[in-house]
Amino acid sequence: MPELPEVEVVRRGLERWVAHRTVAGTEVLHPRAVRRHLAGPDDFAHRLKGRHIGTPQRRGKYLWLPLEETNESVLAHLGMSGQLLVQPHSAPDEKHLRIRVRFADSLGTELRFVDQRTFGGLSLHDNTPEGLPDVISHIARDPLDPLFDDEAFHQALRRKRTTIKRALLDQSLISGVGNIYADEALWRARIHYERPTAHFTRPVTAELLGHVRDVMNAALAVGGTSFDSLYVNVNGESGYFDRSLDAYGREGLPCKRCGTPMRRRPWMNRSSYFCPKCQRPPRVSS
DNA sequence: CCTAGAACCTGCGAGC
DNA sequence: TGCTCGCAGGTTCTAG
Repeated sequence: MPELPEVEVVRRGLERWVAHRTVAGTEVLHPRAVRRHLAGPDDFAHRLKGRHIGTPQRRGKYLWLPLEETNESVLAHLGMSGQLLVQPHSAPDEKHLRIRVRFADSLGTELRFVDQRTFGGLSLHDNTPEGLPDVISHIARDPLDPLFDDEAFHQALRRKRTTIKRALLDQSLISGVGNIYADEALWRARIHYERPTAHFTRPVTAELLGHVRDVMNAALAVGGTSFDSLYVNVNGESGYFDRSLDAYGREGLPCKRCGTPMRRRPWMNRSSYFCPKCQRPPRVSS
């Protein structure tokens, strides 16, 4: 499932293979893949034609392709199963191919958006003065952004009446963290996922942020995570960071620190993995 | 305003 | 063999 490191790998692939090319034509094969483009599939395709792609950008799990002629960008979100593939024209269509973008050059490749579960999609938006697509102005900077404000994040935690994993997944507080890296960072920090944030101290917040950054950088270093072959990078190569996971998916397996069997708990229509010894639950449980 | 939880989707694997 | 059901989960919307 693409979180920040996987999306960054895709962004780098797009920078290598798609930037500075000119759109010849766009084919929308499933309207849901452009549902965020309110004017519809035909408008999306029409407005992309003839446009020049700039340098791909990313914030959290969102990435976008600035268009060089105007102050607009093609926004992309991979959802849970989305892939952006650069394929030869001759490659057979993927089963879940949703959008195809052809270019006005002789490189012989095209950009494809493939998405089984259709939670992701592409859309075209005006940019804010900061160069951000306007519809994601509510998304916070991510922890690998040099301008991420650690102190502001800490104060937000203190202000909220919520629990730490909810806060880590709140993209308006900190972006790019998903279920997998949240569990990994909390395990490294020895913090239970239901611990209230209101009484976090600066050192605790700082240590947790350090672990979030460490686990993301480690994933980036090996090109992202892949669990079920749904996620592949822009050239279709799977990552392999999953072999390094310490918490996620390890129910019943010994904690890599203390040997206690790891547990899985249903949480928010998904799962939380944790070590019951290293990550003690808060006294007052919701 | 704030927080909790459901809905959106499809494929896969377990269990009957 | 073939069916049902739980599970995967990022984001947005709604309910309280």
